[in-house]
Amino acid sequence: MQDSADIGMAAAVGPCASIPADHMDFIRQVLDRVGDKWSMLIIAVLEGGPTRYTDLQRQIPGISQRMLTHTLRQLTEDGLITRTAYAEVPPRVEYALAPLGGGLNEIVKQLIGWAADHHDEIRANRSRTGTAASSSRS
Amino acid sequence: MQDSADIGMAAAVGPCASIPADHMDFIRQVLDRVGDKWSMLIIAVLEGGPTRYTDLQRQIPGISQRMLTHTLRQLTEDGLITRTAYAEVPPRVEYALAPLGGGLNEIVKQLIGWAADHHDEIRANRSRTGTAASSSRS
DNA sequence: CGGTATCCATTACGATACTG
DNA sequence: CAGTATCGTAATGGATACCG
Repeated sequence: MQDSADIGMAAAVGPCASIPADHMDFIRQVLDRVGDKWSMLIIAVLEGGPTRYTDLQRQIPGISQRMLTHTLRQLTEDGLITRTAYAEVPPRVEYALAPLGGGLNEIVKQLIGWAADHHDEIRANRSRTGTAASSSRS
Repeated sequence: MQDSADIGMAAAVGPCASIPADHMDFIRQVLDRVGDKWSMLIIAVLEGGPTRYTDLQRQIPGISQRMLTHTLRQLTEDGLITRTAYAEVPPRVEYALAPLGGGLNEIVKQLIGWAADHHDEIRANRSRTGTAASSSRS
């Protein structure tokens, strides 16, 4: 670290590296949809095949009907998943991954894999710094 | 609530895929940290090399000091990024990707690539369904 | 420069109750 | 079964002002 301290130039390392600013917008769009509390979880569960409403609710502990319905609708509107209602009694509705969501699922799987691989490491760091877990929504 | 009468075996999915439920917890932990409004963006920017506070602020349009500081601290506490303060005048602080964050960055890059690739498709779907409730923040 | 502190609006989310 | 409606709370996130 004996490098000369040319503060001005040093910071300008990103001639083209960083994000093109015009990308910022839709990156945020996608992150906003996918990065919410439940979307990725739903997508991950849907990987197991078409699933119906109540099964989703059972497989995702802690989700409320409100959020399940809401997130499901968002994902459907974005074309990430499909909704199929069978006009029978009792009513049956199945949700499945659309092709678009299937592609995203690959990435979600990796993220989940990463999470599984490093969550204890993160927790260790978090407790070392004495982080008050601010993400405690009960 | 016992589902004595199974309406259809077909719905009894879970071939093998769905999430092991014990994973659910830390998946949410990670998603909660990474899935917020700015974390991934910061990580993505940091890929371009060590960056200091004000540069981060300039490269991420729309972020407020409050959120930049807050998110930076969260990421630092989780060990995803490092913070280096140089005791000189004027004060200089540089943030950089930690090894842990570097691994995550690979996934973030893929997510950004996916977003770049499909955002117009998503937008098309979204308008087709007449989605009103969009993320109109900021 | 690199933050912190305070105030404030919006919103996400959960609980509960009700419907087709 | 698969939602919808309404409410209250808590978290998110921005603006502004101040500090080391």
